[in-house]
Amino acid sequence: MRLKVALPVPLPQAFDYAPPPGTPTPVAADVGRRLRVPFGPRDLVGVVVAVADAADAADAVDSSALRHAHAWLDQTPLLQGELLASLRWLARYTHAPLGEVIATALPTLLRQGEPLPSTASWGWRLTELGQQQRSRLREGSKPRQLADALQADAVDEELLDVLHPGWRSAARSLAKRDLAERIELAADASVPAPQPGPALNEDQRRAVDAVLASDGFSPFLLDGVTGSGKTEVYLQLIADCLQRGKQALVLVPEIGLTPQTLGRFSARLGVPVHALHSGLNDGERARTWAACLRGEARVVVGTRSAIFCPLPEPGLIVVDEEHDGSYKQQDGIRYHARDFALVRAKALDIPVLLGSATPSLETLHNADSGRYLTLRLPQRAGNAQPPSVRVIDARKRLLEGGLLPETLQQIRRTVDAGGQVLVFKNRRGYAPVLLCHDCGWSAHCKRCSTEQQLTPMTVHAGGRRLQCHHCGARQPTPPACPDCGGLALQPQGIGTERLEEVLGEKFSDIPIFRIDRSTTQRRDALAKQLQAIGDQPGILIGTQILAKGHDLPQLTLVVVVGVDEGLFSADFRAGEKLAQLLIQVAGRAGRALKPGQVWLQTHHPDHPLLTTLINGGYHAFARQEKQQRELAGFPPFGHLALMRAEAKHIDTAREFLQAARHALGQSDTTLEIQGPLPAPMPRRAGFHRAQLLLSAPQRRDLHRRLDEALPRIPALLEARKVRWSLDVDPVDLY
DNA sequence: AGCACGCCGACT
DNA sequence: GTCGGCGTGCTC
Repeated sequence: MRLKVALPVPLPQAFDYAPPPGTPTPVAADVGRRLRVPFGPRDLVGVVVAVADAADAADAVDSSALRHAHAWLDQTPLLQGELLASLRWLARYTHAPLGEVIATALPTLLRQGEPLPSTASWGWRLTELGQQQRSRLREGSKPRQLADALQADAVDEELLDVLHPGWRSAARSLAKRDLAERIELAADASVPAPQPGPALNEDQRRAVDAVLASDGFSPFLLDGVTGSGKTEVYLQLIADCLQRGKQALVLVPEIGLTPQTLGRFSARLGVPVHALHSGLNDGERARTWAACLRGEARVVVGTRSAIFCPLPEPGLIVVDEEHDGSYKQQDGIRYHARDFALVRAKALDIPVLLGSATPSLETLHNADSGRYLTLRLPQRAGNAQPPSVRVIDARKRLLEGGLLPETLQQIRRTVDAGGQVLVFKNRRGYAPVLLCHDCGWSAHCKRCSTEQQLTPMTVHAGGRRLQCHHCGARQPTPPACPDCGGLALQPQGIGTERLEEVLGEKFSDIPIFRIDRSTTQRRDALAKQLQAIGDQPGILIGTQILAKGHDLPQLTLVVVVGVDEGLFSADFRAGEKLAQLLIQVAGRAGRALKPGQVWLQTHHPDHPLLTTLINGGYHAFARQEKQQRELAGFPPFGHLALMRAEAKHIDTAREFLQAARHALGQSDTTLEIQGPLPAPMPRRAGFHRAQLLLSAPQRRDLHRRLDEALPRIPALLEARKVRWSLDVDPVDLY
């Protein structure tokens, strides 16, 4: 018997090994265990995906070429049952090697061969000596405070972090005198009793009951307007899961996972809530993954990659804000966590709940066709009213910092009445363009521009620096125009930084907070900023990052400026994304008792997207958009795959794609092949880019043709000179 | 991918 | 004479 091992290399096949010397003959129960194996001149960590007889496989290498694995890394399988089966599905669907899919699914430390970490937590307790001498420590000192906290019982380190910030030096001082010691605590420490939640309204009750009544795999769309209390529905269902002894997994968008959210979940459910997000270090991630595998983590709340955690006692998967773009991974294995959640829920035979106020057209299509059951929350929770929306025509009007006089007046009225204002502008930086008024030159990124298409650099730092938002390049603003030597360089347009400057002058008596990627890079920075704002009157200036999640009860006015660029994008999904963004931003206004207003300032007040959205709401827009997609054969009615190629020279990329196109065969009614086309960003970070767009009315035709052609592509002479990738169901066609 | 091998140019 | 450039081929 030999081991079939998936390795983290871009090769489609599993590799055969003899078991490590001195270990027993492989058996089926070894599937899912990790091994360290020799691979050419190096050593790799792989996962056993099958155990086979040499005679089983025709393509197997003969026994003389078989090498021995070095060593087993696990006593029991790390990947087994449903998770391994679902990862196999994902490998087939993304047309990626199973070994690379597994490497993406495992936390870094486990991928590198570290042992599955202990999930016991560490705590501190007083020694006997410490109990005796506690009262002799100086009253009020840090060591005394810590000793007092430990008097009754050992306390978890994570809890100490929360209750006694800076406790570690006190602990060290106590430990040196043998007054306290560090001990391992049982994984399941005591937890506070669950808090009852607010009473559900009728719609929420109906939604909860529908999911509770479901049996086995049942997909639901929870279609609830912003502020309708979707989270309460999740919490009730998770509480039910816990009662039945099952695990619940909740996926949230990248910026939706705040300490407040976790605290609220934890307090309400009465169990520790395990978080999985980009702010964790490798050790924390591996620990949480291990806690899932051992069934100790009962509730897991995480971003995209949390969909890979093992669920030995599965009860429910929730995907909150299912339309959010951050669920799609944009490099490496390009998976969609929401779609994979459906696959896992089906394999696990459990309900899956997709929640959104602005469902993606894909999800609406599945709901309309009866594949998902729709649960509606049409009312805001409590007595909150939907915000009123006003469109302000900015054509031929004089703007101050991009704002109309009446908009400025309305901001003034709102803060004078004690309210908060959100000014939403989807442009970071000071100004989007730097223009020479003498000759027309504009600053552009050298590594992202071609002769045909210049990519402008954004003005930052109050005008002192230029930055490329595509490749990250930075440089100081030139003192004079590089083309004509003129001194008339002027920032054009408005970004959040400049808005902050302008509003700061107009409202010098009011606190102003700018919230975008540049001000929230550090962990918890967003939460801290929101805390600093509190309930005082003030102005928030922000980008997308403010569009979702956070409850700001005092926010009564949302001003939206500069959506006009988004109205005319070439991307077929641009309209959907803009509509979702506008609804989500508008939903920030008036979430508590005070009624909210949305002022939408635009140069295109008659644009059909805006009029439909304002008169009919998101669903009217979605109905129209769906009809257009159907006519064009775009998703969710057609199925796309995008083959991208980049190279130092554009001809290299095009020649490769031409060869790939040839390998894919003729374009016909079952599969249309377009390209090689220039990518919407034809050059990025010094590489020229082109792409091949495949579209098929039937998903199976798309996959069949890819299955036939892809094995031949690495062998193409042209493939060696390019970096290429395949994206099934691309979200962005960039 | 990542590593070794191999064949040509510019150095002490 | 040798160091090192990256094209080519292979990995159970």
